[in-house]
Amino acid sequence: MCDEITLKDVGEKVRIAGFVETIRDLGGLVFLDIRDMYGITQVVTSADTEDVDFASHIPIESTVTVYGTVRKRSEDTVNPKLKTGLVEIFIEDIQVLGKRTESLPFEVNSDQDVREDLRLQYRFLDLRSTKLKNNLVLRAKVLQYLRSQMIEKGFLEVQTPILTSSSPEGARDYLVPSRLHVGKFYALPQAPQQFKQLLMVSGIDKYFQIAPCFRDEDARADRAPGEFYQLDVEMSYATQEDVFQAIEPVMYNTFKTFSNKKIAKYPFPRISYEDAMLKYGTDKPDLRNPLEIIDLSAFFKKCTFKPFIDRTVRAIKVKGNFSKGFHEKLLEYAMSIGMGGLGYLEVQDNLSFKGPIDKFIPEDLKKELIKLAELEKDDTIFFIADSKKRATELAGQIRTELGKRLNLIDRDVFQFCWIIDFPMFELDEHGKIAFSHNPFSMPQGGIEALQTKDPLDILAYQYDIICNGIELSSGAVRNHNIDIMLKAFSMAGYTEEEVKTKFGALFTAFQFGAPPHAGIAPGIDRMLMLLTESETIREVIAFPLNSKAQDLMMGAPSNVTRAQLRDVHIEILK
RNA sequence: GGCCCGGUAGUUCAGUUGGUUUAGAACGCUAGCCUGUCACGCUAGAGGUCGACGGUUCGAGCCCGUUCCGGGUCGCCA
Repeated sequence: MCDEITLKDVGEKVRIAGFVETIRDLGGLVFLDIRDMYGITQVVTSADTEDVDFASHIPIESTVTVYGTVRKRSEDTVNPKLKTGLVEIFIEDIQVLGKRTESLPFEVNSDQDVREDLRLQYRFLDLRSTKLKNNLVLRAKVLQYLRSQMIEKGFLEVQTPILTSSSPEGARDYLVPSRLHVGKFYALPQAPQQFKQLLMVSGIDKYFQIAPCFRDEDARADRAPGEFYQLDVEMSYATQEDVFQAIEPVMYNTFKTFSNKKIAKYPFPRISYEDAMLKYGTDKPDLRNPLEIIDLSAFFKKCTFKPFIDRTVRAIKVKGNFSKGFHEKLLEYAMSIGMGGLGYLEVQDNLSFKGPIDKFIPEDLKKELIKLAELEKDDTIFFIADSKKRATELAGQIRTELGKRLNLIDRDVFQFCWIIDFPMFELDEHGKIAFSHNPFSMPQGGIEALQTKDPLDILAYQYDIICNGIELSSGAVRNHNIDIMLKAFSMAGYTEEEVKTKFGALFTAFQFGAPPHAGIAPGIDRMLMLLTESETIREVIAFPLNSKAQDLMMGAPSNVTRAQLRDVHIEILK
């Protein structure tokens, strides 16, 4: 193998095989770098004209095998960048095993950025690069490590079906037509959610699976289209705290083992959904960004600035004053996300203000503002005013943008946190009560809460784990009690009949003595994305679909024959 | 589906308020020279429907319209 040859092999006859990475033809002799899975070894021809001519005309990226003698390099020719840089192989025989006959669509293993769709079309070439190959190696190691940790903790790996039934909640399903049953369809699982809950009813107690999940939704930089993998976990008789105790060390150990970055806080801080929305304007905050949002709605009720009165006003305090250009750029960004403007104040020497909305704040209230926002000399404070929902979200975006522009993000750290106490219900676009997340979560306070509280005030035992602003997982204590389930569903407008038909298996199973249970399902691709500092999730997947859910290399999705369609009773219209 | 950015050589990009017969650079490719390179070097060469269609103009890579394709983002999505 190309990384194994060392000084101890000097004088030995060896045979290696690999890809030709580069050829350096010096006229009288030729150097070739041979690359395989494990490393690079330099081989060198004799001065024989025939050898030189043959070697210098091998198309790079062809596969070759080389037989020859290992030689020690002289002092002045060692290459400290190569693991095998102290030696080289003197070629006695070189054969081309697989000649490259097509021209390369891009340079393999080069630092140059290449259009991603081209790279995906020739993924087999792209995977030859050190970076992607290392990502695959790391992925294999992480998978093995996760598995061994779960087994050590007493979890049992169970494989659940890929061909299953369509589930009406959540994402769009990938459907598979049935041949034996006319007009019926299987669906690929969006997650093994119902199966893992059924396993709890089966008494499996502690389940895990490196589970493939399929969703027919649009891609994002951190969201693989089509399919992705989760470390799917479920535990019987477990509380929210038990799940945290089980999973937190797994995440910590994995990130500790496979990265040199610091992990900011352990155990991971816990932030309620409400706090997160207020302080960070999102339920997946990047805590590497030190900025926090404060609410000044009450204060601005007392001021004369029309656009702020009777609105939700959020503010972000930043150290330092900034140039006009900076404010203009930031305003440009604010407009681009749909804001009408971006007010700010700069704190002056004598703790007076300078800035576009200074004149709207009565003198006698300025002291109060300074106290409220804990302002000091040279601070700048930005204001975001809108409806509560919009102000919250916009403030979150401004916070992120400020963090980016002011370079406040520490890149050498993983900042984990739990987001807890998600609301059980929210209002949908028609103003109706709807489940805000997973309908199978247990409401905090149980049936009593459902019966007595304002639905919008009811919290769920629903939690997310976030790292550097990326949602790694959500999970929940499940609702295993039929009465509570029916009540919750009825509040969201479902009849008992609908629950029975849509979630029949679970509904039935829960009538046979279900243990209380809870679980979580961290996304493995996202973990790897963080560990490898990849720009997109596609960098850590061997053969990812592109953002339109196509495989340009294999040509998927593709047409199928009429006969195949007839088998599954499908006719393509139009 | 909405919004933003982009499409010029095999690849990555530059291209001035619209103006010089022949649209440039780097890397890659081809040929030649070179015995210690490792981002080898040097010389020469090939390589372009400037995404497509239409318009404005004496003149369009550049301006306008339409459309196709790609990326990001919101919608959507644990």
